[in-house]
Amino acid sequence: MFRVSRLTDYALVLLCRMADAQTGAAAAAAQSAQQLARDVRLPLPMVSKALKSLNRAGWVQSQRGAQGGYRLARPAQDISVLAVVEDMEGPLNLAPCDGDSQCTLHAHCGLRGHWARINRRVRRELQGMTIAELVEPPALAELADDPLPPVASAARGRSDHLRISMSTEHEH
Amino acid sequence: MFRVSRLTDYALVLLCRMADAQTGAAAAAAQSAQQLARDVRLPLPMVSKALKSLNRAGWVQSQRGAQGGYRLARPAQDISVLAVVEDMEGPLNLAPCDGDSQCTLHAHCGLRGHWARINRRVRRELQGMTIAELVEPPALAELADDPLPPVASAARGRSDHLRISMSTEHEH
DNA sequence: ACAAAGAGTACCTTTTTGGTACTATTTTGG
DNA sequence: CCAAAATAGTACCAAAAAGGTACTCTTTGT
Repeated sequence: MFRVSRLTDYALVLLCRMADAQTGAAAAAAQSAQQLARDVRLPLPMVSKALKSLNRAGWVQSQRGAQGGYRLARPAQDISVLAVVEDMEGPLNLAPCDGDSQCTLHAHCGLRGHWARINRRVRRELQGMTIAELVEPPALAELADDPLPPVASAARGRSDHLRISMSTEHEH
Repeated sequence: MFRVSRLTDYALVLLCRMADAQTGAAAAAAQSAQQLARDVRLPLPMVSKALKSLNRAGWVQSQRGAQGGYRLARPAQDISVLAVVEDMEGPLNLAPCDGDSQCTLHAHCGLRGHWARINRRVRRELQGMTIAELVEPPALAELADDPLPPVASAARGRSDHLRISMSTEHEH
């Protein structure tokens, strides 16, 4: 199944944590990677990796030395989930092929342009979601919005992994 | 990057091929895996795997023995991309965690309910796309629809893998 | 009976992922 | 000016997943 990598998830979690901390009183205080790792209970090396990437991409500012650490480089509502995901994993693409070599199949299959369409839609969804939204408790309306009608499965006998899971939880 | 697996892609390609072949004259003729593999230029064992899964899920019918093979079990417009993807890979979930164990983080991060929202949107997109649509040459309107405004990157220095690729091609 | 098909299972190899370790560099505080 | 605290960079390793192959069994039409 196509999933976001753990490191990407860590990055999002960290951004949420930083946004949460900085809406408080000490908005300018940098938070060390060590402290953040403790806060979110993740291994420090992973946290460092994620923060380094976020720094390179420009979403957080880093300060070295004693009393150093990281702080958000811009307001949380200006950081989209899409931006973080693409910074961490490269350009979003659901198709199993790259896009810049030649496809020996696109003469046979009709999938050529359609993956692009799917990608655009997914990208738009992720772009419309910001860190600021994530730290807010989700509105009830959003949690319940557009309930998908149950997928009509054609399976007759063994409907093993065909259960209609909504994949609602978020775990680590 | 979260991508659909190759086998899933193969399944889609094969369904397209079968749909294409069956819109022709011999609608009832079963196509052997070997022939299909030749048609789409994919390794036979992989093709067999994909077709077996599709059969179990009920999207194609199989017939053993001489003159046997596979045929679509239902009209192409009744087979959604979502259904195929979830049959091949399990329930769609972009979050890096499963959903049925306990998340030690959901107290800290605000991502708990939001992945579910994202998943629903993506699922809806894929559900609204059928094999029948895929075999039709993509409408120009669809290829060009909702062009996403260039993602504003915060990166200043090295914007390595931050290029705004649309991931348009489909290759093998 | 035989040959042509699918069904099932097991295995292997490569790539990706998740994670750790170590070293270098920068900066502040005493 | 030195030591401590922090980030930056690189290299490495192990586990898991993906991609692919091989082989055997069962079914079925001629």
